[in-house]
Amino acid sequence: MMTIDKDKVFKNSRLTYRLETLANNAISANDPLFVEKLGCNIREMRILRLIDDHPGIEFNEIMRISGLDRSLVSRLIRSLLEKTLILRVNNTEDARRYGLFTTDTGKTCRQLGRELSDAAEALLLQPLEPAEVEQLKALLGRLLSWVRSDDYQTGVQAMYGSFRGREER
Amino acid sequence: MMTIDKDKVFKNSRLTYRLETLANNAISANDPLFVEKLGCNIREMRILRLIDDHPGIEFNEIMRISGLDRSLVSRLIRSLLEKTLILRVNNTEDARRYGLFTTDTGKTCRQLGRELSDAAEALLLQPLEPAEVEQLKALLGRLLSWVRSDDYQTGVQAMYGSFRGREER
DNA sequence: ACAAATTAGTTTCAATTTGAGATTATCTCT
DNA sequence: AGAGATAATCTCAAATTGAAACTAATTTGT
Repeated sequence: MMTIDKDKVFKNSRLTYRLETLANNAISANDPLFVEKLGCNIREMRILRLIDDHPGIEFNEIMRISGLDRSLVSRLIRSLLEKTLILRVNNTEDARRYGLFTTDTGKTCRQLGRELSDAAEALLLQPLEPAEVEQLKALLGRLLSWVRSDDYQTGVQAMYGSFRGREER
Repeated sequence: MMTIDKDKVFKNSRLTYRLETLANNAISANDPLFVEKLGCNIREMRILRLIDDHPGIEFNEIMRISGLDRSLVSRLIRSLLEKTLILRVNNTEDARRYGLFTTDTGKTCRQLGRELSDAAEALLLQPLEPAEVEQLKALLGRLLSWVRSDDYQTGVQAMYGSFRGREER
């Protein structure tokens, strides 16, 4: 019966794999905590935070910034409205639009969420030195803006072109 | 009409968020490429790689190392078998078990996958210096083994206990 | 002025993904 | 042989998804 060293396998792994695994682990540890303590999941909290930081923000801005799908954003907003964490104020100039604001309950929830996130992040980053945390954040930030850039997309397209499949289809 | 700077919002964001977004972006760029060029998705490729690196590996080991759910691993293996990328050899001592090996097609596929991954990773990491790439890999590696450790789980449990929710339920 | 086209946001629906638990098959122990 | 444990598969119901249809309001073109 062979026993393979998990860490060793991991050491040879791809960066995307590392990122994904780490993200999944961290999130699956935290999300239930948010749901239990605050009644909303991490994604709802992110939208709430966005609204709290940008009072009056509109649907399309939330969509643009969060990068989430239209239907999804719509559902998340509805959910937050149903929980009375946010408030909707129709735009007087264009009745299709509306601005969003956090209610008092929403502000409290957001504040609790912040404390929870702080605790969760502190725990996650416990093994790193402060300087290393900064390094990590900076590196991830650079990669993210690269990945979101047009040049990256062009690169991906070029890759598509340059590979020949296992067999012609 | 307000216009919010996406990058600025991102700079204030949580680490888990950065990780998740980056992972999602990188994966959604690469996965279709794998499917189109090799006929299997990234997760199937990971299992294939595991099998190719550890000929004769058994189901439960794949489950343990990949960290994936039982049903999911079962499905992935079936899928790889159907594509004749792997081969199943029943264990002579225990008929419930079996070992897995890559077929020639599987080896070719894995090799192509490797080239594809290399290209994809090179593109992803283009904005970083080699030394920075190493730093990033090391930092992620340390975090991952922390997140998978019992101590981390204990920490999460402690967090659960120490927070009071918005209201009693 | 008014029909056509566009835009904002919501809702529906069908396809996919998921994982818990039932199931099958085998093995071990007494 | 029977009871219970174990390995892997399969089933099914619930959740998630995003494309497309839809509603409502606005703008454009004639």
